[in-house]
Amino acid sequence: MIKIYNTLNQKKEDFKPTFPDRVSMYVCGPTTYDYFHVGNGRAFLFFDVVRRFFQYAGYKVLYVQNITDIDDKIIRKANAEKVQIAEITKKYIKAFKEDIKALGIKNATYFPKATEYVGKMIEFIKSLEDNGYAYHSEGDVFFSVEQIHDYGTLSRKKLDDLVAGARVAENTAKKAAADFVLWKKAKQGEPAWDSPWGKGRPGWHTECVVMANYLLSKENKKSDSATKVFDIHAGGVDLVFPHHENEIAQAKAGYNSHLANYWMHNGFINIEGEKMSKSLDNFLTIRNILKEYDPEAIRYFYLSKHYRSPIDFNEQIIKESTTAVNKLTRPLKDYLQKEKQLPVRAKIDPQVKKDFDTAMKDDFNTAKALAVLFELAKEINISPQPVDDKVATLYKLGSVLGFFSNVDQKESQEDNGETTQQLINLLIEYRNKFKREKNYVYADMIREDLANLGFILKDTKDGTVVEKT
RNA sequence: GGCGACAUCGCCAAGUGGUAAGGCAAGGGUCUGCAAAAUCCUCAUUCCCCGGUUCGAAUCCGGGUGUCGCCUCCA
Repeated sequence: MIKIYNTLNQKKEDFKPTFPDRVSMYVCGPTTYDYFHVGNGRAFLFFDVVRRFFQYAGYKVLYVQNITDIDDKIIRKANAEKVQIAEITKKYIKAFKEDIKALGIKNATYFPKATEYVGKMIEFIKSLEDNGYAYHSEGDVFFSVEQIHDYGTLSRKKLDDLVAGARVAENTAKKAAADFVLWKKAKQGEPAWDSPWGKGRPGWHTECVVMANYLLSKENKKSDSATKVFDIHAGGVDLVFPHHENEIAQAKAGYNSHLANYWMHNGFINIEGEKMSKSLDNFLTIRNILKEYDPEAIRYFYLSKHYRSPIDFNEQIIKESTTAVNKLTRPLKDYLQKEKQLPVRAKIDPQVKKDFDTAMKDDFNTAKALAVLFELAKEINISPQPVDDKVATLYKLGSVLGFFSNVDQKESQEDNGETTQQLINLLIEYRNKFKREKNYVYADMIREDLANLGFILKDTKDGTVVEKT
């Protein structure tokens, strides 16, 4: 039984999907006004690992990740650059997809864009208004939080405290401080859609509710089943309040559903001990980090700590992660070097699988799961042979965590091309001849020149091997 | 002010009642012409402090100290 920490009840619960063989997940995606940063990356990557684990555990997974392509920040950026917002969003949606791919994150089943659902959002907001959950004021439409008697369950907030502690600037159009905007009146020069309340655009909290509901009913038709809730709704902790709280309020009002049965939230990432923020100018984008570090090192960094804990990102830790992940990959590369292909038909070691599964089933304890893999790697190193089963197990379980995407049959030597490989072998032969003659000047010259071309020669007990950088 | 989280080796980090996983770094070997890489071995009688419960506590309870997050757009 998989256990998941559910923010809704603040405890670990047994995971029971609505349908026995399927899991539906909705993960909050990017607002496309910039390259996404390490913090976003953690959420995107971690929940992808959750999805992979479900698939490995035998579930069919519906994975939805929204793309917010209309929003204040996007408008601001478009104005600053004097371009259409579509130009901004198009650019960063493309970048988003490139970057998740580079990180080894699989595509979602659906990537709904907010702008494609404005009509449905208007219908939804209208229905909220008709049923007394929302009110219209000077072109804006607000959700009346008081109408939801248990508002604040997710974030453990009491309405009274919210109002009392409100640091928000007084908005005179609102009836109550905690009310939130469903529809924003358009200002001069802003992109706008026609609506019953005049020109404007939807508020941020509405898109997920409407898109989740629509895509779920679409899936229901496909599979001839019916449910109003996703199994899992996920995102960063900062989304708990107000974003997810407000989504739940709307879903309760509009669909009589709490949107998802399990709410999962990942912890924050700090940079060198400080919160990432524009003012500190310490926003690190994944795109920039990838210029310098291996994507699997970043993956290791994310997965080396439990997802709900905060992590500190710094140069030292990412370098250590590079070494660590290399240690995990080494046995596979060595095996490939000798056998040319991974033992795909070998058996999975049942005890190791059990340990790995136990760790992952306990609220996705990836740090512990990694420890299981390290121990396995050591066993492979110590074992005189044969190690086929252990190598196959390492590969299989590591892949569940998203590792080893570059380690497969194609990665072995012949990938260089037959002729290239023959030429390199020839040079190795010459170098060995020079070595035997103790002509180290020439021997080292060959090694250095090949290294400059990206082929690292390593003298091992079994002879000289080549590795591409 | 309200709500919440966390404190385990030099660093990162598992462990929620049964006697301290794992990674990095470090030290010592192996291999090598030298490198590089790799690999093996060693590395916390102790878990922020003080009390308590218990046969038994890093784990539970009370108090203290410290760090951090949310309450505002934010993964």
